[in-house]
Amino acid sequence: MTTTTRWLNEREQRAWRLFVQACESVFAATDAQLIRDSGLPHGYYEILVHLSEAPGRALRMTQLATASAYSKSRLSHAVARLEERGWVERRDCPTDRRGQIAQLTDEGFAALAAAAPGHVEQVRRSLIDVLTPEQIEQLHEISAAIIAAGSGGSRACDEVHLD
Amino acid sequence: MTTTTRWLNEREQRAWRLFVQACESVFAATDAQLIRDSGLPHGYYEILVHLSEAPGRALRMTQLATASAYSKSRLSHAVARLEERGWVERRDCPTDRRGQIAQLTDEGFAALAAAAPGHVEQVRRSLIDVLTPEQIEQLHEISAAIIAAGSGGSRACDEVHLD
DNA sequence: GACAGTTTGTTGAACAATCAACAACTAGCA
DNA sequence: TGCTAGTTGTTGATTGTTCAACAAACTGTC
Repeated sequence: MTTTTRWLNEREQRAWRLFVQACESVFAATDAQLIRDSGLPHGYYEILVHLSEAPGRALRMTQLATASAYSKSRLSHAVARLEERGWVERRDCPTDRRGQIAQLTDEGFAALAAAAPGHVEQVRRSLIDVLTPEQIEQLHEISAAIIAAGSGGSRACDEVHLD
Repeated sequence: MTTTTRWLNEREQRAWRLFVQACESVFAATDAQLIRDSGLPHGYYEILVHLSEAPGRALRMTQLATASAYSKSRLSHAVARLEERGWVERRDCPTDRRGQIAQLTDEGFAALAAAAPGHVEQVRRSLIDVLTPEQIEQLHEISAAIIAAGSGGSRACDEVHLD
């Protein structure tokens, strides 16, 4: 069981810590702005965004869950909340009797439209306007590399034997 | 009141969405690894890390809250959970009768020591080993710029070790 | 000492996320 | 038809976070 852990060197550790801190900073700011200005938690905002971009402003639950990176359960609870507020409505799916279709209401669209400008401004303040165009390009490629690694290598843990 | 919103152009929007997705990917993977391997939510891991590095493996609640970027309430609930698991103990502060001191137990230290190598490995898989040394340097500077921009209106920074 | 103001930490309620279990339905196949 | 397997979406329980309210203790001033 004498496993040699490849600890992070100083440069790596600093990058990791700063990255974590930067993410916290950005998301704390954007979440706070959304809640403050429109009572929308960030995840709910994304749900409304995806609905607003769908044809007919409606999506089946599973599609919406995939688009928003939500579990079915989480989405079900979330849509229940949004329905209580009158921003989303559930309908039966005509082609599959198991299916439910989430439809953005006019009120929901209005809430989204009201929230969007402030959200974009906050994203600018927290991230975009803080970086040079070159850095934005770098961040784009770094993010793509991270995502590519995450989608393929998530099960690698099981194959790692430490000895 | 009708100021024209500076919407994101296509390049900026792609960078923002990819960044969000990359962060979700990294933190979902590291959180999942911690919970799977040691039952530790990420925030709790950080609490134990800070305690482990404090003199006597003990800190007053307020200091611990500051170090972990936790609110007092959140920390109070969290320490209550950790106490139930036997990883932390509360003591009265000898110099201030309002005070409570959170002390890491031997079991808590053992749990932390068991969790650390897997955590580091996951950070490598999700982030460090995915990027070139040059990209790590870029990410470092990007993160620093983000933090510098955000620190104007946000809270004090924390120190993270044992990553 | 008395007293106003602040700090410390806890509590309970409300909200959010996760997980396992479940019913309802569809699809494939004999 | 009848059977098995997989999909869809919901529910309830558990855990974690936030918020407002609170009691206890400290500080500084008179």
